[in-house]
Amino acid sequence: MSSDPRLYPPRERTVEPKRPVDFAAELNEAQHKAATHPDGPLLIVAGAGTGKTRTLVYRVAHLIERGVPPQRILLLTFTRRSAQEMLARAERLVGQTSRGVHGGTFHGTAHRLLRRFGPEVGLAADFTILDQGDSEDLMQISRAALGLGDKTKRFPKKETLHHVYSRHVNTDIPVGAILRDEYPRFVEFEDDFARVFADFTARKQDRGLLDYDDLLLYWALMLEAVPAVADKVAGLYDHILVDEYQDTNVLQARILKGMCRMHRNITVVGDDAQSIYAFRGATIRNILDFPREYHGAKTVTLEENYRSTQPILDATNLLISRAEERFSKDLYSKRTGGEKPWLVTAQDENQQTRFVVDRILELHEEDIPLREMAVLFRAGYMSADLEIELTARNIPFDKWGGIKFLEAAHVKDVLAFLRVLENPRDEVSWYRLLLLMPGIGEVTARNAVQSMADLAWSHDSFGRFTPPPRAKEAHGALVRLLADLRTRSGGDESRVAYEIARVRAMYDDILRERYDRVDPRLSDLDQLQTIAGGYPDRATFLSALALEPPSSTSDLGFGGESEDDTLVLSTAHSAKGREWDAVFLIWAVDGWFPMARALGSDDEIEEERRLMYVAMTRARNHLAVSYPLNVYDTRRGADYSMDQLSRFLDRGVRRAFQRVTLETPTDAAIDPEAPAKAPEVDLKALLKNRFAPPPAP
DNA sequence: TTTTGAAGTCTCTCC
DNA sequence: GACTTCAAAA
Repeated sequence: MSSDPRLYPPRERTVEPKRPVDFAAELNEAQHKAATHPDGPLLIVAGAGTGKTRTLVYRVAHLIERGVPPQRILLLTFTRRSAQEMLARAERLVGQTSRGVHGGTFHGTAHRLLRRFGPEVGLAADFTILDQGDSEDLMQISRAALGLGDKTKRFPKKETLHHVYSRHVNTDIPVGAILRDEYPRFVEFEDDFARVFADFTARKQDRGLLDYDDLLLYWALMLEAVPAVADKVAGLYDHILVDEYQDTNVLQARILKGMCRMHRNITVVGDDAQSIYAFRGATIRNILDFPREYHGAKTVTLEENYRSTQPILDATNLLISRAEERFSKDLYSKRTGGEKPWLVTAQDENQQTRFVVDRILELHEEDIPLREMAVLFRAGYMSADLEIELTARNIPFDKWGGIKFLEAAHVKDVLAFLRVLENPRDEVSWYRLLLLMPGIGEVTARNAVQSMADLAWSHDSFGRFTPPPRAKEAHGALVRLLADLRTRSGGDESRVAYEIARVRAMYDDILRERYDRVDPRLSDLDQLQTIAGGYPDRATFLSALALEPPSSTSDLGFGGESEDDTLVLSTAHSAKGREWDAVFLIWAVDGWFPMARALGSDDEIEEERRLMYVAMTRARNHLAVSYPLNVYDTRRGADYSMDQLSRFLDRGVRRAFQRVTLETPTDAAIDPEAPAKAPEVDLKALLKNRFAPPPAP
């Protein structure tokens, strides 16, 4: 390992030089130590709000100032959003040079490297990416091909198969052990699991398909199995920085090991108290064992919190103090003012909603912009009532996390057309596509796919398939459409948008036939077309959709003029790494947060606790946690039931809160016989909206 | 073999 | 309440 800064020639200052960064003055002592750490492994243990991002940004700046060429720095983050944000901040420090820094998610980076080096390790050049749903569908195809489809009713369904497979790949835990641990009832099928997985794997290779796990897996394999390629890939970067290290898994740790084989210049930042992705294989061990894994690693701990007021920290410190095994940190703040966070008891969901909206407007009156406020919850569907109310009261909001859009059947349908054009061996998409066609069912679809495979997926192989009479028309139309799109160029603006338009000429009728709620679905497709217009070509578009799904409803680009001042609604997971002046955490009900299905093991409960910790530590000045006492629960026979406050807010933790109990609900809410309350109408809003475009769905 | 309608199944987090 | 699976009809 070399720590000689002269390794790199002095940087050419082609860009207007910024002021030299005064690292000592702009960072506290611990941050400074981390940012200016010389070469070699570095672990930054950074509590919530301690300036983790800031430190990482300054470290990037420092490396560049030291003369490391920006393009030889790799910054791995958890979301695309945080990569962009960090690079933008780095640019403000050291100027445009920082644009050369490579930043992105593990999966995004893997994709980029595999497009470049994949062929050298035997990967198809035109590979396409399967999202989770696609992988599950392919798993189903494998299962059926092995005759495990219907013979045994008890055989696990495709989601379970995929989950086990994915866990195995990401954690290196043997399949048998996973089954014993998570699915004891399926232990007897261990051999069948292995057979399905073998077929699944072979099928993907054959068809040029990569799922999310494969992206990481092939990256690791390039580094571990093919020395010549490994040298090239690892040789691309001299410094690797990893954000949110607590949420990486064993496979990602292997990748990092391989990427650092020549220099060991690795910086990882994380907070074990915020580890919330065990469900997808992340292990807290990566961060706990980092000092052992990388001998001589320097550890820096950031403990001063700059985000939250002390009363909020008191509450969150108490909350997390109940957790086991962690790097001990005591977060403190010099922001001693501020009031205790609120713990709000609402009588029912509706009252909780009204409280949140009223309080938001109140804070807004106090000059807190909407974009400085967020409402957080455990799962996407929990904001439904709130969304209705916000829409009714004309408060603009963005919802993060619920990536329903790309998972919607009709969107996947349209994409399937594009995907078979892109990769004619994409069995999953062919299958989906064929089943859409009138007169073609499972058997015909399987035959068609088989016959195409027999003809080595040549372009005319679908045309040469002889369909049964009733499917003749649909077959012919599809053959013509695909052939046409393959050969002819057309469309003025975007090629992809044009292709979607052509596909829709055929598909929209099918949609009307097969689905209800046609209008919103059609407008989804309009949006898809708009998004497509922004991409240069089909391959880029499809990969981007899989790797960087639009993360909020506003990213979908409807309407045009997006509101500047917009409230954020977000799942606790998607809120990670962000902060707001005021944060509302709703549905702090046991069984909702923690979710009932996460109560299976202590580990899962602990993860839920950390998740709540993440949610509450997003707040700078105002924090309100609310829960409704009575929940209208359809599962328990359409009746109101009394609910309990989340177990994480025990007696001790509650002492850090001030209690707010809302008055009893209106009679209408209790008595079904009572006449419905007249809807509250916001005349001003109505007038304002009179000529405005219709609100987003 | 495909289609259709009805019963049945779960509900999450995300690249 | 939305989507899948199952059984019966075309």
